[in-house]
Amino acid sequence: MSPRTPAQNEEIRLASQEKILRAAFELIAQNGYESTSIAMIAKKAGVSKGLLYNYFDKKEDLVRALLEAAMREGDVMLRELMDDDASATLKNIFQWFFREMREQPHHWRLMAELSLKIDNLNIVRKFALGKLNEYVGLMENLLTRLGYENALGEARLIVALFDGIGFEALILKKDYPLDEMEAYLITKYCQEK
Amino acid sequence: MSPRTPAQNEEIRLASQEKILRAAFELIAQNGYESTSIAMIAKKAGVSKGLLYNYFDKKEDLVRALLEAAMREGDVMLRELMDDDASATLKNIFQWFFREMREQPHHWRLMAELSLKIDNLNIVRKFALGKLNEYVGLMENLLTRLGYENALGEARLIVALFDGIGFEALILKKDYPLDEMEAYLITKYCQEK
Amino acid sequence: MSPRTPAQNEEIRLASQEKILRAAFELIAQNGYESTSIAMIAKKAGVSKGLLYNYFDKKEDLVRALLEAAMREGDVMLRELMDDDASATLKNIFQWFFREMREQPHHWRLMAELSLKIDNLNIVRKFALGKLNEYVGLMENLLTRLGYENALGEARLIVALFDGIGFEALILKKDYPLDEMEAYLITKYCQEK
Amino acid sequence: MSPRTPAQNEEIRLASQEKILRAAFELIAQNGYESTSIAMIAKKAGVSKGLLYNYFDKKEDLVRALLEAAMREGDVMLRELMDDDASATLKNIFQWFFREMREQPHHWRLMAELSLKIDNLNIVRKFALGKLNEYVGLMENLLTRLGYENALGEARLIVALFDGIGFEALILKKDYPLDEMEAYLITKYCQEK
DNA sequence: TATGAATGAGCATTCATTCAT
DNA sequence: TATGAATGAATGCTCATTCAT
Repeated sequence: MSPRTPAQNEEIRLASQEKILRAAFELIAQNGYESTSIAMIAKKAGVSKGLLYNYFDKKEDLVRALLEAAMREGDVMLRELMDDDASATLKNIFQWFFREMREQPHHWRLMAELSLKIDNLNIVRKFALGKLNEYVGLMENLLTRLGYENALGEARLIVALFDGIGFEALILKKDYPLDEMEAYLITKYCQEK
Repeated sequence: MSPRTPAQNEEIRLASQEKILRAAFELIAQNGYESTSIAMIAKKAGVSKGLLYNYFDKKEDLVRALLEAAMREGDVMLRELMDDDASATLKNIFQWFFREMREQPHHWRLMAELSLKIDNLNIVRKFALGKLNEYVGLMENLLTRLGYENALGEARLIVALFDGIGFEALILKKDYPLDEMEAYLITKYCQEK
Repeated sequence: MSPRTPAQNEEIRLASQEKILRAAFELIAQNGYESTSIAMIAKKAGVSKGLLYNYFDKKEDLVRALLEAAMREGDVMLRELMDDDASATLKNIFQWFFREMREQPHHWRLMAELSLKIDNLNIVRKFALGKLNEYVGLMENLLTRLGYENALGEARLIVALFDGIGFEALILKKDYPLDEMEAYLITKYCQEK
Repeated sequence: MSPRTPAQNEEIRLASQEKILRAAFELIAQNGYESTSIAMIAKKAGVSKGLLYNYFDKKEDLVRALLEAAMREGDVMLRELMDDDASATLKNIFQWFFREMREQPHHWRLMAELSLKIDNLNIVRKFALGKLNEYVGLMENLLTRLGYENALGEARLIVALFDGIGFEALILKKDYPLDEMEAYLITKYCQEK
């Protein structure tokens, strides 16, 4: 009889958003942004198309929310990989990256897909620029502590390497030699001396 | 008035296809696959939509032809960069790559866009796999001659680096430090005493 | 906590309806019927969409209530303009009409908009017919007292004139010569020797 | 085998546009702009929704074309009503107007409907302003020749009268005394000694 | 070989209306 | 009485594709 309390509503809202975001993530990661229709997302989420627009004003907003969530997760991960020892941290990062490539190739697919849409989806650009600089900075710090002369150059190289490997693995899938690359990189960067 | 000879017809066919492919290339490279309509391509090519469907059964087929042509061009380029001196060849390749990134960023955009798009099509995967192996092989040969111990690993690394730099430069555009990267890579790989 | 008395409930009901009608009036007068959503009305009225449907079963019902209220207001106005002197009354009416056109053009917009909208609904037609006859009758009475021969014809003419001026002023807004028209009509109808 | 000639295509195009415009006119005149969907128009015209967009880029463009056609027709009519004798011309105009109101009430409905949309459909405004001034000018000329002192004022009055009668007749339909109004106006304006 | 009129499924988005609470 | 989450049909519009000529 009496209306739902604000707290109850908030809970319901969060649950619905969660369902929608999860469905959107999987579909966009699998098929790309343009090939994923609002109808598909709603269907997979088990809600009506209309409800989706209760939470996200435009299709683009869905992507923004997706990106934000993905980046937040990435940050948490990265922080957990930190170690007092620079070499150990670097190794953790390499291992984490290759594990991700194996277990969650979707994540990378989403990022790549959206990145290409930058010209059309303006939100994406800001995210990408900030994140890239953040990763390069972090890597530079590690390499400096490891005694690299041109730590910035090598940091940029490694970050680009991640992107390149991600891209190639995305396309070649099982044909890409993830194991060999991982071993080679760890040997090269973490076994100094 | 008089019927065309088979030879003339063939010539016409090739010319039409050429026009269509060039138009498609420019439009897709600039705006992406989904944002480029068949109508736009036909208009830019100066042919009718109907004619376009005479040569390519589906929009996807056009894309496949585009990819093949682009990769063929890449081969021709690569062969021209060869030099008896391994170090000089490597430098040529680096310089060519960075020049391309500066002058024809669209090319890379097209390759990335299309690769993601038809990543399900096995033809593309096999194509990409072959190309990647070819590039890695070539690079491995160069690095072996330059005395690298694990030439294969380093070759894979460099090829992935190309992809990664291409990807990042595509996103960051003017914000990406192409010059610094080029200098750093040449110093690192081509100045070995 | 304690249950509301029936009288209190009735009071609350009336207050809510009043809020809703006022909000609907302003929004529809400004933006038109189709461009005004139930959500907008509920928001402006400070009530929930659900409550709105407690009082009005359909959007159309809201409109009907609006029309009735507007016409009731018109009646009250008209009565206040009456004067023992027919010429003075006529002048009052002209002046009131032009003042309304200047200060509340939205009112007219609403009436015109809604009249066209539900022109199929017989209720509205009967309503409008009654009103028109009432106005014509009143005007005929005035003109008879002023000595017009065909008072009925001239009364119909003047009432149609009001509608026509209202319509044109609605469209031309600042471009419509309200002042000249007012002066001309008063001179023509109220300065008779 | 050989493609259609440009002339053939033009003919086909004109026929299709004609069908679409006719359907749009009838539906919009009957139900109003917002209540007439593109789908309804296409269905009534017997063409696909897609084809409609081959000829009109937006729904608004359809209205523009409709207005233009209606106004062109109106102009032709008016010119035919002209007579060397001002009084005869005026009578012709009155008679034509009332005949139209009886036989083609849709025309008026369309104009009224669209006029109210002026704020949203910008095209309409220009048309309305120009046309109104044109009609007032024409009427002023006639009345001047008939010896009216304030011909401009009376011209404005008559034009507004047309609009007012049109509006009221639109709503009251058969209940509006078109015959009496016609007789009264002709007596009043055209029987001057 | 070549044209472009025509199709229709599909898309993002809106909104009146319902209903569990 | 009151809420707002949820629905789903409808809308304007796009576009790959077909086909008569």
